Amino acid sequence: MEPLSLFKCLAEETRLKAILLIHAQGELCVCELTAALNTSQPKVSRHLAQLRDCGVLTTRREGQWMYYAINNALPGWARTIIATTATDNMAFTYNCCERLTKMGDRPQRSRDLCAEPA
Amino acid sequence: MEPLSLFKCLAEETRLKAILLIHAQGELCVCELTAALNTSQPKVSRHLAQLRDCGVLTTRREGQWMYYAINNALPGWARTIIATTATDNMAFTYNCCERLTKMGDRPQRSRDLCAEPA
DNA sequence: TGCATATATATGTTTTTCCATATATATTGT
DNA sequence: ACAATATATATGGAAAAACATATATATGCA
Repeated sequence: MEPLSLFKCLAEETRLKAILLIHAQGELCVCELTAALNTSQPKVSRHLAQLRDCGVLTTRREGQWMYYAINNALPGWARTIIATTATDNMAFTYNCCERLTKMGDRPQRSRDLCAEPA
Repeated sequence: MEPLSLFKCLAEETRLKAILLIHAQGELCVCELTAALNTSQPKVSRHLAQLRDCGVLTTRREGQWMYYAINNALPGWARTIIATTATDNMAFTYNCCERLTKMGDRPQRSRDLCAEPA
C-alpha cells in the first residue's frame, strides 16, 4: 500500500465516512451504509468496490448481504491513520451513526453492536 | 481542520511529497522543492499556496526566498498522520531527498540540515 | 536589471455521479 | 420442486464536476 493510494481513498466524503463507520462498527453491509450516509445505493457500492480494489476493505458475503470490513492486512501506519482519524473526529460521523442506529429493518447481526454506546 | 480537508491535501503526489520533505527538513523554500520534486516552479508554487490556504503549511519570507513549514497549530491527529506517514514511508521520498542534497546553489541556511543523515 | 515566487487563463484529464439495468440470493405461492 | 416476485448488490454508459498542468505574465526583493 503506497501512501498516495491510501490518501486518495480517504479524500472523498462518502469513502472517508464509510471507512470510519466500518472502523467503528467492525463491519457493515451496503444497505446499512446507504442508510447511514443518506445517499444512493449505486454511489455507495461504487465507492466500496474502489476501496476493496485498493486493498483498504475486504468483503464477506452473508446470504444476500455483502459485508465490508477494514482489511487487517493493511500495514500498521495505514491502520494508525484510520484509527487516529476516527478517535479524534467523532463529530465528523455523528449524524451517520445516528441514522445507522435508528435504521429500521437492519440485518440482525449488527443491531446489537450498534446499540452499545461508543 | 476537518479530516476530509487534510486528506484532500495529501491525495496528490506533488503535495504529499512536499509535505513529507518539509516535515523531514523543518522548512524548505520553493526553489528547493522545485529541485527536489523535479518539476516546474509554477506547479510547486500553486500546490504550496493551496496547502497554506488550507492551514497545513505556514510561510516565512527571508529575502527573496519564501520558506514553507508545517503549521504547528495543526491538531495533534493531523500531525500524527503526517509523522506516521513520513517515518514508515521513507522510500517514497528517497529520490527527492537525494536531489535535494545534491542540489547546487542552495540557500545556505538549509545546506547544513540536509548534509546530515536522516 | 535579475532572480525567486505568485497568479491568470486556457486546456486537458481524472473523478464523481446518475440512471438504467444486470446479477444473485431469498421468499412466497402453487 | 417450480415459477413468480422481492430484496441486495453490482455495473455499463453518459453527463457533470473537480482537479491538475502549461504557458504566459505579474509582483516583489536584492
